[in-house]
This record gives sequence, structure tokens and C-alpha cells, in this order.
Amino acid sequence: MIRNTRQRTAVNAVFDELEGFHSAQEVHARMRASGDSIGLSTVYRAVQALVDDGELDSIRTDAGEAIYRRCSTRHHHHLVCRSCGRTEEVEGPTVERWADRVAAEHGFVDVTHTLEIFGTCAACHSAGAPSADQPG
Amino acid sequence: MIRNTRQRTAVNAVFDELEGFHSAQEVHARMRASGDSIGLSTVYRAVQALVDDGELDSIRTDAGEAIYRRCSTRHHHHLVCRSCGRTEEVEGPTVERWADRVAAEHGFVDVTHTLEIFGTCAACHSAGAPSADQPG
DNA sequence: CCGTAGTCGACAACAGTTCTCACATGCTCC
DNA sequence: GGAGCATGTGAGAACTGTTGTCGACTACGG
Ligand SMILES: [Mn+2]
Ligand SMILES: [Mn+2]
Ligand SMILES: [Zn+2]
Ligand SMILES: [Zn+2]
Repeated sequence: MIRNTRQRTAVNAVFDELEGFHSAQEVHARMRASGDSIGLSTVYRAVQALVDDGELDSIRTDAGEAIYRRCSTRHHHHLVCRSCGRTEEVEGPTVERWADRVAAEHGFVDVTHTLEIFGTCAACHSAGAPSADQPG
Repeated sequence: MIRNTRQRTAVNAVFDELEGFHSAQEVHARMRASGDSIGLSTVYRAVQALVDDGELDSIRTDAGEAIYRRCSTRHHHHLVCRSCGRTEEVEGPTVERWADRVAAEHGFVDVTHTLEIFGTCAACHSAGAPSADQPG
């Protein structure tokens, strides 16, 4: 049985006030800084529970850190500036259909996918941003 | 300037004999087991250099571990059975164009993307495999 | 209220990865 | 073929994100 605790409510509330993706550690620090008393383990347990609940989305950074965000109602993907981290939500039936079709052609069922697009945003580009490669 | 060392050559050779994705730790253990003397740090440095060179692809598991594979010549993505781990390479211009277009529409340049498709393969499905969700 | 199963959190433990630094070794240039 | 030196190596320590431990605490159905 799942209880309503001050801590879980507070973690959930943090994501109401926050745009974009944030790590468990960042949420913990933020709460501590604003006077909320909560343990780091509890934050980890809370975000995991929220992910299981479908309240939060989670993705993993290139560095391997898990970051979380209030789940929006629509299925979408992310366009991330690799220089400043600015994130845009993008969506489109094209890629959804393609993924489902190609999986079905290989006999796969119960199909999901992850898709992230990386680039340099217009602002960072005019400022002269670095670059990277990522085949695969 | 980049030197040719016994260790780097050996790590590179390991991926000639190996199908699919493998972690640095696994490669290290495998080499040690077969009598090759090499340090773990060196394996990490070698695979990173091979990734930078475009010789290896790397992706990150759900658990946050980086895994590597001989880069095939063509750009492609992976269709992974979440039950048995079997991996198929898939490709298609549809999704490539979609990703580039959507990024361009948002003013992004120097665009790359990552895309992984997960499902249950036919074999695991008929054996009665578990399931999972992955929105985003 | 009571009892108790679920939860908390300080801390330890873990796993993967990177850093340190003394030592070794490819490469370039004679 | 060396000499010289930038580069690479590797054992171990350090670091980072995350999960486990366990005694104390508490939400909540009865
Ligand atoms: Mn999608
Ligand atoms: Mn692609
Ligand atoms: Zn930017
Ligand atoms: Zn399978």
C-alpha cells in the first residue's frame, strides 16, 4: 500500500515549478536550499515511483545521469542544444509509424522507442559554438 | 600524435571477433581471461579513442553502462529485444530526413540523433516474455 | 487512539568511470 | 641504430550517480 508522505508530495510539487529535465541530485539540493528537509535516498525513491506512475519522464544524459521531467500528455521527443542545453519538444507521426513498422517487419511486438535529436541552436551557432559527432 | 601500442591494437582486434555491443569491463575481462595483459584504464582509453575515430559505436544501457560495438559503415539504428537482448540493425531514410527537417525548422545546425527501438522479439513472445513502458 | 506495514534518512556500499603519477615505450630526428 | 622526449600504461585511489541497510518514525485502516 502506497502512503502519502510529506516528502513524496514535495518532490512531486518540485516538478510543477520546474521546466525541463532535472536530476534527482539537483532536486534534492533545490529542496534542501529552500528549507525542505529530505534525504537523498528518498528523492531517488520518489522520482522512481513517479516514473513508475507515469507522472515523470526520464532520460539518461550522455554522461549517464538520469534526469526527470513532468510527463506531458502527448508522446514527443526532444531536440537538445549540445551547447546550452536548451530543449525543444518535437513530435510527428512520421517517425512513430516508421519505428512501429520496422519493428513489426522484424517480428517484434510490444514496441517502444527512444529518440533524441542533438544540434546547435541558432543562438549558440551565431555565438560560435563547438561541435560533436554521434553516428549509430 | 597518436601511437600504435600493443594494447590499442589488441582492443581493436577484440571487436573484430565480437558481435554486438560489449562494455569496457567485459572487454577487459575477456582479454585478461585470454592471457592478454592490459589495464582497465587502458581499455577505457582505447574504446574512447576508437569511438572518437569512428571505429566503434557506443550506446548507453538503461542501467547507465556504456557499451561499444564495431561501427558498421552505414548509418543505422538498433532494434533490441528487451527480453533476450537480441539486436537487429535497422535503417531508413524516412526517419533521417524527419530528424534533420524538424531540427532545421527549429533553427538547429550540426544535427545528429540517437534512436533505439525496443520490443519483444518473436521467439521471446511465443515463450511468454515480460513487458515494459517507455514514453517520452 | 493502536498496531503495524510502509517510509524515512544517515550512512555505507556499489558500479562504472576517470584521475594520478611513476614508469615504460613508440616515434622522430639525427 | 640510438637519444631524447612526448605519449601511453596501469595499479590504485578518487569520484559520481545510485542503491542497500537498518533503526527510528509515521500514515492510516480499523
Ligand atoms: Mn516517438
Ligand atoms: Mn539515423
Ligand atoms: Zn544553444
Ligand atoms: Zn528476444
